[in-house]
Amino acid sequence: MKSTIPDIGVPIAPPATNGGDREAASLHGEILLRLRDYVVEGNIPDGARVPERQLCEMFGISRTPLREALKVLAAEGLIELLPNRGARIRQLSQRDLEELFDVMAGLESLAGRLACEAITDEEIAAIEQLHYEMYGHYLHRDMHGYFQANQRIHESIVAAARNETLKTAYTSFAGRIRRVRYSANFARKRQRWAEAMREHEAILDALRRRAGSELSDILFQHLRNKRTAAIEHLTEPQEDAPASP
Amino acid sequence: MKSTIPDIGVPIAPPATNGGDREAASLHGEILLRLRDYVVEGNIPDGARVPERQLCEMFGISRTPLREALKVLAAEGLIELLPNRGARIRQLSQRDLEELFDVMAGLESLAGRLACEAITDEEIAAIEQLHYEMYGHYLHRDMHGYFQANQRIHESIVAAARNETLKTAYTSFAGRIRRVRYSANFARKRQRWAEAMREHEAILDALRRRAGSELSDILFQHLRNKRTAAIEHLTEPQEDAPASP
DNA sequence: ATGACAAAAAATGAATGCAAAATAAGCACT
DNA sequence: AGTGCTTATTTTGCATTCATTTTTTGTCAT
Repeated sequence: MKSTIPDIGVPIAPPATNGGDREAASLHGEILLRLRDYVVEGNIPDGARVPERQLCEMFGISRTPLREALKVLAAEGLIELLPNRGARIRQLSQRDLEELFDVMAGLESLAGRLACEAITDEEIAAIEQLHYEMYGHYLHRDMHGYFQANQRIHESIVAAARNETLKTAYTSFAGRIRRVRYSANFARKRQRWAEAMREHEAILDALRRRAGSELSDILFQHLRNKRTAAIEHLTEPQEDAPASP
Repeated sequence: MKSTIPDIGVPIAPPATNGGDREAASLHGEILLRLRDYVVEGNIPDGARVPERQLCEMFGISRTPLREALKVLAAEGLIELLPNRGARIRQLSQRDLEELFDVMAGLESLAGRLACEAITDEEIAAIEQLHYEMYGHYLHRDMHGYFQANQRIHESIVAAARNETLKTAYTSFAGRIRRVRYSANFARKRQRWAEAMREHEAILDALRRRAGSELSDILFQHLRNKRTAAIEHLTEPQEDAPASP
């Protein structure tokens, strides 16, 4: 019986650029970074089988370091390792996505709370800057610009929490849902978009007042609403966002 | 130059009991489970070097599956892999601990919020049961019993959140601080102990009312206070808890 | 004795080899 | 032609081997 799950094409990884060589002293370390990026960026279709042999040829290495990297990616939840049957890109069920969104919401909520304890006026000013930039994109119905500014605001809050452990976890979970995250934002209906802007006003306000507990609540609810939009988007066909106001 | 960091003794892992054989189809999988447990349980001193050769002999396997397990444990933050210099039990700085406690606080805070959405009356009743049990241990100054009941209450809340992703993350982070967690509880001064009991009253109350946002706040603050106690314990010598009332 | 240097021993990182399992191919049969 | 079985090929899991790097040990000089 032929599996309906597609296999990947031939060259999956960029040659050997090693973009900004981050922390790759060892071979398995570099492979880990490259393979993780490639998977997170969604270059391999969901559920696709990723045979060791093929990957080895792609990266030009032997199976040992590759297998080590695969084990780590599996532990991170990006791929699945079926006994004696190789690696597959992990396919997230709707429930998985709901859970991931909620955990992300919890982490950002925590980040907001912690940020209020440590954030500087300068950092708040920078976030205000991003906020108004984002508002501009909103007015111009520039989804891409809006999305990027939005992303940077949330990252700034996480950074202001001054907690590397939190940041690492946040990044890891974000990687898992990265594919849908983008489309989730695009899926926003105008109504929801306006709502999101209002929520961001409240976020900024609470942050200015360093109201940790309040900000925590607002952020959770904000992410919760995002989750709802994303799930709806994946379930039913969504209304297209207009290209211009 | 001889390192001051101690090496581990000889036999580190239980023969091959495979307690309740959880998910070990493959050899590296079983090694991963056994080694993780052993490390989490604190059987190897902090910062101790864990040479591959020795571990291989202990488990009676070759280096390949062991190295795969080590990579995963390193990704989980339990050990460190120094390039060309082997594996060590990761030594947590005070800052690391603070960060970990805060992340745990965030996760439990999230768990409380989610639990309020889904928890059944029966589950609440079970937690009440544990609560009174814990109160009994408190009255009898039974630290060990108190600690266990306390642990189970927090686990019950996480379970009631109905989020496997959250639960997995929670368990993983809990593993990292497990050594200190125990002594942190023992380190409680009587004043703090009474305070913790009052906080637990509030937790139960909010849970009964399904007041998610409120419970989220209380849980965060509760864990924050725990963190303070734990850090103090590690910094300065602590007052001993009396053995009997 | 103490310190520096050099050689030996051991440990790590990665590649290769081999047995078992899974997948695919071939073939008879209805 | 389609289905069920047998055989061949591929793939995976683990052990073993090889090349470097690190660590230890031993020797000599100060």
